[in-house]
Amino acid sequence: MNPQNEPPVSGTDTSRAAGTDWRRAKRERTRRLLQQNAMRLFLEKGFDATTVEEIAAASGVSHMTFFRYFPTKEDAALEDDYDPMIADLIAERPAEEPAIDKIRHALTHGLNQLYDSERDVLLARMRLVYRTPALRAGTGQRRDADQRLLIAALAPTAGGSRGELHLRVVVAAALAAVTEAIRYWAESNGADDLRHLIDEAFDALRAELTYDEPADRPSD
Amino acid sequence: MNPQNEPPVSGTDTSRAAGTDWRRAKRERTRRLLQQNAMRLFLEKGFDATTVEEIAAASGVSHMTFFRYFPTKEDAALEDDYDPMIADLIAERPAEEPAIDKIRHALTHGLNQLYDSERDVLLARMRLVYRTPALRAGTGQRRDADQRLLIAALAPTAGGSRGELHLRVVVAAALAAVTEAIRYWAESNGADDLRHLIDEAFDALRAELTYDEPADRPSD
DNA sequence: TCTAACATGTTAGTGGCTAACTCGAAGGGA
DNA sequence: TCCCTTCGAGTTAGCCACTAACATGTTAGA
Repeated sequence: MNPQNEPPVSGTDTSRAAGTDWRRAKRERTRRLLQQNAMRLFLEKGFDATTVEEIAAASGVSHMTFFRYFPTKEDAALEDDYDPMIADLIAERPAEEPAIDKIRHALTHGLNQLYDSERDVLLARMRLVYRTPALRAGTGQRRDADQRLLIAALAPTAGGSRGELHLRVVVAAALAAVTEAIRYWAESNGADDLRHLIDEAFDALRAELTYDEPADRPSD
Repeated sequence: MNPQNEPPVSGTDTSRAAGTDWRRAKRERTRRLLQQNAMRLFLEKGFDATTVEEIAAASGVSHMTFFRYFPTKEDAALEDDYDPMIADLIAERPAEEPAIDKIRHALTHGLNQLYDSERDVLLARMRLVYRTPALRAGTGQRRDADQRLLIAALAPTAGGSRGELHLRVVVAAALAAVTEAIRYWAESNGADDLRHLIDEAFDALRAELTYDEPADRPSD
């Protein structure tokens, strides 16, 4: 019936996993299929106008199967797999580097590796997110998860001396800078290079806080 | 039937609004009633376990009326009226003060005026928010609104010289600091003074970014 | 071949939220 | 005083995200 469901009759072709976990391979295939169809429909008709039933039907499964792969409809538009990469990149930074620079350089580094291949799809997704209120709300939850991830990655080297609140604030501010850069990028339809905007965002933060106040800011 | 629906028969008692807008007074009364019942039920039974029907019934109206006052169930738990006050306080700061200090001092100032009277209700609300995923998501939208408000309040004095992105980043970072302070406060069940935590959060941000150490920015 | 594990489907809900329509009361002018 | 507009609120019906309970077929391993 469904041509992809056959067990590994010949076994040796593209399956990088032997024996027991061709199931996992199929799961991943189904997951990708659902996500691709979801994104395609979201971009075609808008997020709200697309029902889970449609996504499931386009993927040849029932809507229950969709929810077994994605806890909410939002997740099908928001999930990505960058997180472990970022954690690794943070661990590679020199231990004595300030936390905010660790984050900055790790992100810049990771983005450099992805930019050529994923710029367009990332831009399309972000434009969708920023034009869809329901997805904007979802990004909040993801930011919480990212924050926890970064805190966990930074805690071993930066944790002791400064307090918990300190670390949380720094991570949250760094994420805020990145988020604003991405949003700016999406709103200007990718006109600038995202990496440059992220640099600008972090520079802005530093400039604002190292500005030693007195004087007068000459108004334009 | 409903004792509050009578027209102003005697007119002169508590109604501070004359003539045509006793309707507005009634609207506000209904709104407050709904919000109070909502908060009470949320705290008693949890946000998810409380249905809009229950809130409406407890307030003596139909669920449609609830949605005429609050666009979503989340809004009944999240709405407050601090925003205009913050905008005013920002406008009162000296024009040459850096944006982030404007925000910091305006917030500290405003909080000082509310702290004695509203600390407990604010704490209860925040504890509810941080234990309810659906409400956490809602805070993202509110933060967007707050960010826009602050940008609008700051743009006249800080707008021209630096870029739009700069201002957005600074405001987002400041809101991140405040948010982390509030969350920390709620998680520790109000053990510390919130105003002190907010000061600590802003200090952490400044300390992290004024930490000089040029060193090497490793390229690759 | 028997059985446990597992992916998927079916069905029947709950509940947030919306739309179309109606009702009734307030208010203003004739 | 009567009419007529306005507006808050109710009723009803429905859509859709999401869940729970149960059934079914298929693979994995003994």
